[in-house]
Amino acid sequence: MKSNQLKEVALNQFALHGYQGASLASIANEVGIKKQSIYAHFKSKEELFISTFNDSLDNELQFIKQFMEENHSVPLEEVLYNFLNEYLGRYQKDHNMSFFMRTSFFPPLEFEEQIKSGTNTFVNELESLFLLVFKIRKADLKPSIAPESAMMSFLTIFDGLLVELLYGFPDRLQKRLTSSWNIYWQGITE
Amino acid sequence: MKSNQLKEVALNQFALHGYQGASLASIANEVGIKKQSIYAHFKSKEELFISTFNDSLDNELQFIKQFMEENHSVPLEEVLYNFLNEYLGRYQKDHNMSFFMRTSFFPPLEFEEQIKSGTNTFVNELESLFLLVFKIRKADLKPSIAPESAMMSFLTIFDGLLVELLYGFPDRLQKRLTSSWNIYWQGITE
DNA sequence: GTCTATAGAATGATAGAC
DNA sequence: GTCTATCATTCTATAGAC
Repeated sequence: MKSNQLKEVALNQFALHGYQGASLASIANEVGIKKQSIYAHFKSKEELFISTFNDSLDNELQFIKQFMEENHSVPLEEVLYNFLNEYLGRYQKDHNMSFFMRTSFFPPLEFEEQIKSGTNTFVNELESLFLLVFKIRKADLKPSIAPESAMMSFLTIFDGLLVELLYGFPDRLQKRLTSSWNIYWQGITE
Repeated sequence: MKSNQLKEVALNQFALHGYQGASLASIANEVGIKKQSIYAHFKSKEELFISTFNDSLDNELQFIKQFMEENHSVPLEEVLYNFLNEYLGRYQKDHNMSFFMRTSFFPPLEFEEQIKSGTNTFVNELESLFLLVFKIRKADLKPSIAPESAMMSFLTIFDGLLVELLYGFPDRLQKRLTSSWNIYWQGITE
């Protein structure tokens, strides 16, 4: 379907140039059609953008849910460390994370409410999934560490590594991952 | 000076709408002049943007350097916790952080090299200042925690809190700050 | 240093033929 | 569903009067 192809190309260009920076002409060009033909699939640039964002959100949600299913019975240390590694590893493969972060961090003001709502869906899902992870494995935590606290702290580190990912220095990212993980794990267990 | 006023307004609009999303007409309008008059101060939109970014970088550097001077002889726990609180508190006061983050995280591709270089100056300065903080107070750390590791982990949490700041939910930010700090401190000391 | 006038290109979008 | 033709608007930028 061509509308999927359009959304795929739009995702890339919005990720690279932002909403205002990406033009319909350029998107159409990459797909191999004229910009006017886009209107046979989407009634406006806004609709294309929102539709792309919704797909992107689904994509992110689908990843974390599938990850949780696959790591259902894995020890705490592995679940957490695998998550960081696998999530960060996705960044290179396609532009979905990049687009989602850009849009969530700095939404075009016209769509602020809609985007914030989508971002919240994602963050809430992340929080409740990891809260469950920590609750189930509560025995591994120090008695003084509440599951909610362990979850919040973990997701803060996760976000911090995303920022480092954007800066684009793999060596520094690796150091931050190793150090953060090491200290975090000592903080919640030993 | 009008050019400073222009940069101030440009900073705000670039922070809110991004480089492509902010127009010279809108900036000039907020200053109270015609868009053509901007060219008496800056030879292009690019120059206005770069000049604004350089000011913004100076501003961020100046803050961290001044903070370090003021917290020169403060105990480790206070230096770190104060830094998080004071830095995060700046976000509401003006748009400098917002502009700097937006530009550093997602630079317009035309200026990618220049922006990355500026961002690196900032990150390197942050890293070396905090490395010193930890080295001087090495006695407070567990023997197994290297100062560099403590610094990297701390800055990851810092970045993670910046992301939460962008999402704009103060309650959640507070929970993340408290949990992260608590676990981090246990990880490096107890 | 600010203005008017204007250029030239690009933008998102519509109408209608095929 | 894609095309050509076209529109109205906006954009950055320049020239020249005051």
